[in-house]
Amino acid sequence: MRSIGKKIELLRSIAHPARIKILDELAKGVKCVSDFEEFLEISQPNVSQHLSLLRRHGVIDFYVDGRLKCYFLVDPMIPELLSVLNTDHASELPAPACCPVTRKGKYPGERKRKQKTSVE
Amino acid sequence: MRSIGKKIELLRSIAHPARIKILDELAKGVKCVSDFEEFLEISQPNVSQHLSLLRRHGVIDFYVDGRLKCYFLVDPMIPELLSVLNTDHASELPAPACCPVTRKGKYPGERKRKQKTSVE
DNA sequence: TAATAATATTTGCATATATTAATACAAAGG
DNA sequence: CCTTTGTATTAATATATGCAAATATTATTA
Repeated sequence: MRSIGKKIELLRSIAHPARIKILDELAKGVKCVSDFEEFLEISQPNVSQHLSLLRRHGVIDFYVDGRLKCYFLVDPMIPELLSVLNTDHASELPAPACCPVTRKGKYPGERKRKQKTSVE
Repeated sequence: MRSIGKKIELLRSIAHPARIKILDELAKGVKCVSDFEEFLEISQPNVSQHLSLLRRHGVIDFYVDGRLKCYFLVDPMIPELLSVLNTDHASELPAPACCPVTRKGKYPGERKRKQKTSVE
């Protein structure tokens, strides 16, 4: 399995509005730099910076085609992650039924669930 | 579907070694603060900070049980994301077969794929 | 070979995030 | 009440990230 460090590296690569849009596009197919420049509304150097970050982190790569650099996905986790992120989830997870506190022994006996007191 | 902003918020919440460990644990069941203190090797205040961040971002919540606060997952995307992250993916995605450049018209004619020249 | 097109790199600054230490608070239990 | 236990908040500082502007690089076309 991928190390914690690698997972964090991947997540941080994705966790940016420009980059997640880039990846959503690349999930559909190869694109070159100026393609992104058009539909993201950021400068060319900035597009390049994001692409180069994604490449440094092993998420994407490119091949050269004349003057163009054609970027594509290489990390097989990306399409799956994007697909989860793009899924509609109906509702919150159910709250835990009881109170399975793990610090055994210290606070024994019955513990009924109390009000979910706000702490703001 | 969740907005870009919300996706980024979620990803950034997850993208930290302590927090992803916290979430991996919570995916197994309810835990209180001092449970984390043990198996993460960070101070109690730091654990609290991470938990409170996750709560602010709507990823987890807690109920009070005597002296303890029992934390649990609320965002239904989390278990799925963790499961993808914890999956072994055999290999890289296949490189694109040809060169489907989208900037039509500007560079017409045949474009053969060139060497994937390293740019380090 | 000069000009242009496409992309990349560097630098500096602003903002955001992380870590640590000190302190505060709140609920139980005596 | 007074103490202990469990958790939270604040403040100070360090580190990382993001962006814009200027400049560089590389391949193609004239």
